[in-house]
Amino acid sequence: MAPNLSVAEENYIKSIYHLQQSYESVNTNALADHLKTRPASITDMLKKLQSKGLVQYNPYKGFKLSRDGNKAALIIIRRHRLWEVFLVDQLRFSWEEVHEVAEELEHVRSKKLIDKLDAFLGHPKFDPHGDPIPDSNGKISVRQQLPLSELPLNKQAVITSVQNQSTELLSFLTSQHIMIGTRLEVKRKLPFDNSIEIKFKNRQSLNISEQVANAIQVNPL
Amino acid sequence: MAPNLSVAEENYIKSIYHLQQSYESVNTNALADHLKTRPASITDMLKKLQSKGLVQYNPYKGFKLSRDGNKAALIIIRRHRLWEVFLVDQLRFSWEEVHEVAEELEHVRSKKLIDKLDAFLGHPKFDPHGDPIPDSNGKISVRQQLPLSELPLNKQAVITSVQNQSTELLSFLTSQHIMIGTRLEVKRKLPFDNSIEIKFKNRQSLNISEQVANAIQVNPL
DNA sequence: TTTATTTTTTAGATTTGCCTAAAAATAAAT
DNA sequence: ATTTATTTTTAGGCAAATCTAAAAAATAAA
Repeated sequence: MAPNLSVAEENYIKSIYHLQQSYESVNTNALADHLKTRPASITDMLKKLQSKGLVQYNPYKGFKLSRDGNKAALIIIRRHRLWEVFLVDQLRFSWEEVHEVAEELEHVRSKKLIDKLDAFLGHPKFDPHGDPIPDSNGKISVRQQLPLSELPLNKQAVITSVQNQSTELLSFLTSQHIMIGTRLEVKRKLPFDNSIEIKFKNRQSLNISEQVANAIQVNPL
Repeated sequence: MAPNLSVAEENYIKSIYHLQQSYESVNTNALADHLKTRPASITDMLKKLQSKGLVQYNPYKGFKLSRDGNKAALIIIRRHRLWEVFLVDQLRFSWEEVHEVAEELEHVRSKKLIDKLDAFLGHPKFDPHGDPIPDSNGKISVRQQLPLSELPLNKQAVITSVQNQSTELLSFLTSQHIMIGTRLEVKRKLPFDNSIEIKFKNRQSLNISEQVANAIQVNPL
């Protein structure tokens, strides 16, 4: 029943899943962009995924994951995020280094391995970037969170995740001692560039661009 | 300088390495057999490995790993055996289950990952089957060992490794409480089938076939 | 509502790794 | 030393996943 997917197929499924978080239905160019490949390749692969029942594909219209496709995506994401926890918590990688290694580890297909890893790590609910880890049934804990850019002034909050996975952003944040669990509040919003001024306990305040404020997700206290 | 090898190339290199342990120079059919593929495929791939400078290949004569090929093989074997230690010591896999999972994990290419894993595991020198783990420079500890079939009568010895990787053999041994570190001596050799009778401390003795006795390596005390 | 632009798909090639069947080289047997 | 058998290589093809260039469809603009 669980079809054995190639690495390429897994990557397509995973990308479609991620794009669906923001767009509901995904189009060819966006996926080509995300996978750093060409639109023609997308069309080819989508026909295959369609025939395997993993996506609903309307030529020229767009596509979304089927129920099975969604299930498959959650398995891959579970693997990825559990490996990230392992790399950071056990092997002492820093959080900005783990993504590309986890990209490879996520394709090792052994349910037993992942379930044992999960137990070994103490069934973590969130990965080092604060993203939720699907359990072995594909259930994901949701957590009330909003982008830092939308946090009301002077409201205490905790950073719960960072959306953008680029090494540049993550090491900038690390250099500023900004990480998952950091407490902060917004002191000012500057309308001309939408940048914001944030303040940590016992630390001087810091100005952050709109883009960065959008990538940081917080949980108001 | 360190060429990026495909999974297929890595598997060829690794198989040639293993076959070279017993035969010095390897021939096409033996490798085809070992890799469960066809001789024609071997010829194809060997031309490629030759052109990458990883093997010395004499058409119709046989082939062996070059210095670079040997280096590459040791890296792959290091990965494989470290993952086996992780699976058994940390994730509590039994030693007969780990081989096929490690076959996949060994192809994750990140030097940093492996060196950190090595440190995390406490720089183990041997894997759960007793095989030596190359260090990050490719050095392997050697250990005086001989097949159980060649151990003299009534000489105490410790099991140091088990050569045959088949699940059947490994679970048979496990069921008889025979594992790395087990002490034993040979009580009788039966000439008509070359089976041997072995004796453990405080346990009744056991008869073992020639094939099994060949797969078990021991270190005489 | 035509025309222009953008998006998507088709057509045809390429690379990697494998295959079968046939030919060539080597080794073994008479 | 021939013939026979075995081993290895070549020749030609196939499937997966990619690509470029061109055609077709959908969308936006004039």
